[in-house]
Amino acid sequence: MPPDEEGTGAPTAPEIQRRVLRYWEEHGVPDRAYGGTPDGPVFRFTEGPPGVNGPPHLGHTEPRTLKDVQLRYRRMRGARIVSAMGGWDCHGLPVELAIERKHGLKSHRDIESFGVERFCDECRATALTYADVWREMSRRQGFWLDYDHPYRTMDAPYIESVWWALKTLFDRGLLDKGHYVLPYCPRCETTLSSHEVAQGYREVSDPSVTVRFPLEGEERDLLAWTTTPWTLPANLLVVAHPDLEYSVVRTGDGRDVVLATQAVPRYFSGPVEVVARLPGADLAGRGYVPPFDAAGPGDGRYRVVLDDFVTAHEGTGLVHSAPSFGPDDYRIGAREKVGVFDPLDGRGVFGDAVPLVRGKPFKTADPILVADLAERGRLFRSETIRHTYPFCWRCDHALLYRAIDSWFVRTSRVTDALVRYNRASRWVPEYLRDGRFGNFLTEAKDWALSRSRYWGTPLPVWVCAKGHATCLGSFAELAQLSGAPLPADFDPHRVTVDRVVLSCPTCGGESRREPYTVDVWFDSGCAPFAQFHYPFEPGPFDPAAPLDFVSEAIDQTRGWYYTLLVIATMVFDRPAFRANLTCEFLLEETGRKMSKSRGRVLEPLELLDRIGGDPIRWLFLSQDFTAPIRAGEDTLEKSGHRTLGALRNVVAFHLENARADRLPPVLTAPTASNVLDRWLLSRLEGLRTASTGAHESFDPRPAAAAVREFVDDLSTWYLRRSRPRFWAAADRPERRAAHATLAFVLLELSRLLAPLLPFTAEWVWQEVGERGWSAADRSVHFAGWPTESAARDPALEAGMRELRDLVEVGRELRQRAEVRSRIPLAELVLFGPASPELAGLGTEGTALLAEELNVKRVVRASAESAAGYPESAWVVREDGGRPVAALPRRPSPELLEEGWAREVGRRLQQARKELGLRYLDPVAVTVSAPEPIARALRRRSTALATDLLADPFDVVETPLEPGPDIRRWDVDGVAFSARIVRRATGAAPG
RNA sequence: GGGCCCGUAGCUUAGUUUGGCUGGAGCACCCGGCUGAUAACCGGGAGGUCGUCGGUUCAAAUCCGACCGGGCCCA
Repeated sequence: MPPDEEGTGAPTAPEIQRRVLRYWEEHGVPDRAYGGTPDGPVFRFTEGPPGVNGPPHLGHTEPRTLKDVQLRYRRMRGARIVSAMGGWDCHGLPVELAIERKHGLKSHRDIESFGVERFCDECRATALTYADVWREMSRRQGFWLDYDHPYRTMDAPYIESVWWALKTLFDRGLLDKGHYVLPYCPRCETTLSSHEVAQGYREVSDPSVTVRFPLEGEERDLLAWTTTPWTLPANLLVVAHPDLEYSVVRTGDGRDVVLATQAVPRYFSGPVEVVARLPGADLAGRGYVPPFDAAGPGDGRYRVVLDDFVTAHEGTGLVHSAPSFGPDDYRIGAREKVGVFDPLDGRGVFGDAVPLVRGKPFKTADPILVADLAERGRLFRSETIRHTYPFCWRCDHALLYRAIDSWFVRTSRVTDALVRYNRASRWVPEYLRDGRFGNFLTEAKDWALSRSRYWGTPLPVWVCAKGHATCLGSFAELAQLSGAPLPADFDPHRVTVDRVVLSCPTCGGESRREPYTVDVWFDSGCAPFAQFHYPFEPGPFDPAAPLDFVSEAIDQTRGWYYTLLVIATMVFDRPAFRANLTCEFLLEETGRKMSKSRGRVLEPLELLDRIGGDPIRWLFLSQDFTAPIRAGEDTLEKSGHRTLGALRNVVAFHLENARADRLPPVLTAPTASNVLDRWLLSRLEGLRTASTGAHESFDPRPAAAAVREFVDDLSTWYLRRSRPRFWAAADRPERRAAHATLAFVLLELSRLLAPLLPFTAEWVWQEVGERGWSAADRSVHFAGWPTESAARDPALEAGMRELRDLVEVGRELRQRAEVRSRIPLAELVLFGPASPELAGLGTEGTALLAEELNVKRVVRASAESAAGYPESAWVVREDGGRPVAALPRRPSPELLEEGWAREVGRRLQQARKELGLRYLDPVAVTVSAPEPIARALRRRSTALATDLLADPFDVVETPLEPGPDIRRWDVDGVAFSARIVRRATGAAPG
């Protein structure tokens, strides 16, 4: 620190950060760091690629902190990181939606008349809009990944690797086409995967209608309940449970109704006339008149069938079934061979089959259909209910479930392997593995992979008129089968690829591409190998090796973690990763999820600048990130005050101290003899062990906790008690020892901090080390992880703990005796023999205790009783009836006088500080005090004059002339005053 | 509707696996002390229906059940 900044204290976290960033960037430190040691042991990692057509929020810094901690640790252990590439997820609906909004496009037809090629071009141009903001956020939080060479899921080589994976699945019979009921967004005109659906459930009001289904040739109506009247035109069956009991209830209007006995109270209050009771099985096969004559006749339609999925917990215990619009309906329809009838077009609009609502979107048809039923006497009851219903997570349009063609990854065929390979992974926190994630695996449904969209990896499947499907696994195959070479700048997106017509390898006929793109989650699941263009180019990807480590937030249990595992299992037949570290979400102060759509957002760039990357990293590391963390401005600003602030001040103290006397850096462990030095070195070794263990087990929490305790001990005990040694002359051995210990410990500490707090650690390393800020390879991040810092001495640590407990006891006694600490007392009495650990601290330990408590000596007394220590003269601390320690109630006159001198001296020092005087500014002092104090001051005037740099130092008993340079004090009822005048500078100090 | 996690002082939380001393700490607050590194530190104080109810037990924050509330996941 330059001399003119002497005494200004420690720099703030943002100041340190700016200094460190400047050093890193001037010397190209991160560029050299990313990949780790080129010939070191391989540590496999892949960054889960974020979509960056929108800005990040502060929550995104949480898992990135966790990733960075582990990667920094591995680099310091000499690992080669495969790979440290940043990555961007480029495809998918979020990007498409931005373009649709920009041009007011509302449907597939709109996009196609706009031009698919132009549409994709705009998507490509938009996909990385916020990449620079994400990069800047990474820079400011000290998140080291190589963003100069990121992988991008829209690049041709990446897509070719994805094709290779799809082809591998296809060849193994794990990728094929099916017709199933899937969630479908009529606005986006595509199917969605179940995890996308899960993001969009909302509470809404819907019609709740109970409809009469007249039984053929009977004066009875079946009652069936639905919240989706728009599915009634597609009704083909009514389903009953074979074992439920049904009642025929007389209604008085001439037509009896049939419903589950359990459901009767829901529909009738008071006594009802039950005409008959029968099991559901008896209803099987009876024909009924459908509510609308839309589907037309067909074998087996409009009759009652049986299935176990029916319950009587809600509705009537009879279920109206439209096989095109529900998974169970579809299954039953297929079993009963009644076919599928879907009156809606791709946008969810009714066609000619239902004239009543022709041209109406499905939801708006509800009231029209219900009114018509009522008019025809088919409506038994009509109400409105609140329930949850799925909406499109991106465009907010109501979804529907419908039977539709789709390509599937047959994950359900490899459930056992998924479970087995998941069990081979370590999860932090552990319970996620077999809990949330494991449960999901055992129920794994086939993965609906295809999307009827435009901006994505095109499904590389071509089908000929005879239905022969050909899956391509490379661009070379495409060129070969199409009979034409590909252009040098071939871009494998829609239009380009759609234009290619192949000749079917089976029959030679014309083969056209299936007009789908692939779920973006398949793209990102391929990242571990597609980032290297595997298997088309040589690279470090090893098909047999799982990743060593991944880390993301909790939402990825159903997202990226899942697709990584599916692809690792199906393509490479191995686990996806060895270890996984998962954090919960960062919540707003109110406990709600961070979201741009709701009110005020904590803006990450601004916060990282104003508060600093390290304090924000510390917020995540010092709390339990496996639970949701709530953060507001306040929390953020306070984060790191305690530990980081204390540490910065210890370093500032050290620097001031070392530089004042030009003491050298200390690079190797000093041989310590002083008990405090030995203790601190032992604590340092404890910290090193704890940190190493934590990082090796992929959980940084214990490392952060150990750092907090260590810094606390360093600041509030080691430094506090070592201060007299630091103030000794520069050539004194005790000063040298204290300096050597603190210098070494800080340097070593900075290496242990480097993974957690990269900026602070760098600052400490550069400032305390030997050649500050000088070259790229001088960064703490290249300094390696310490192997052994010093010798561990558990007995010494235990003894010191005991001693510090005794300090607390002593303070309590002083408080009770009402004798302030500055006034020395004759002795501290400890009862009973010292424990071996405490005794092990020897006379140094006793001296520490005496100095800290300002007593002249520490003596031991028999543990039996405090009989010799009457209450009139002693305060005694007892524990469980046995005496522990005792202190005299009053000081002797001599001690009192000594205390007063110290009191006055301290006040004068305080005054110097308040007057803005520097350490070496000489002053002239006149003190006025009443007799006993004046005498005490005169006796010690030489020492006081030296301490205060005062010449002359006069003591008078007469009052001082009033004036602006007079200070007055009143301590315990005794008044004294002083005049302190700064002398002309240039005079020799001391 | 089902699953997972959670509920302890105004706030942040330890303790719950394996029941056992007076439920421990930090921030904030009040009183006092200490301080020429510190946004600190030290002593004392005040602040707790350990979400609610019931059960098991000599003994429950801890184990069991039900319920209430929050978050996430699934439907």
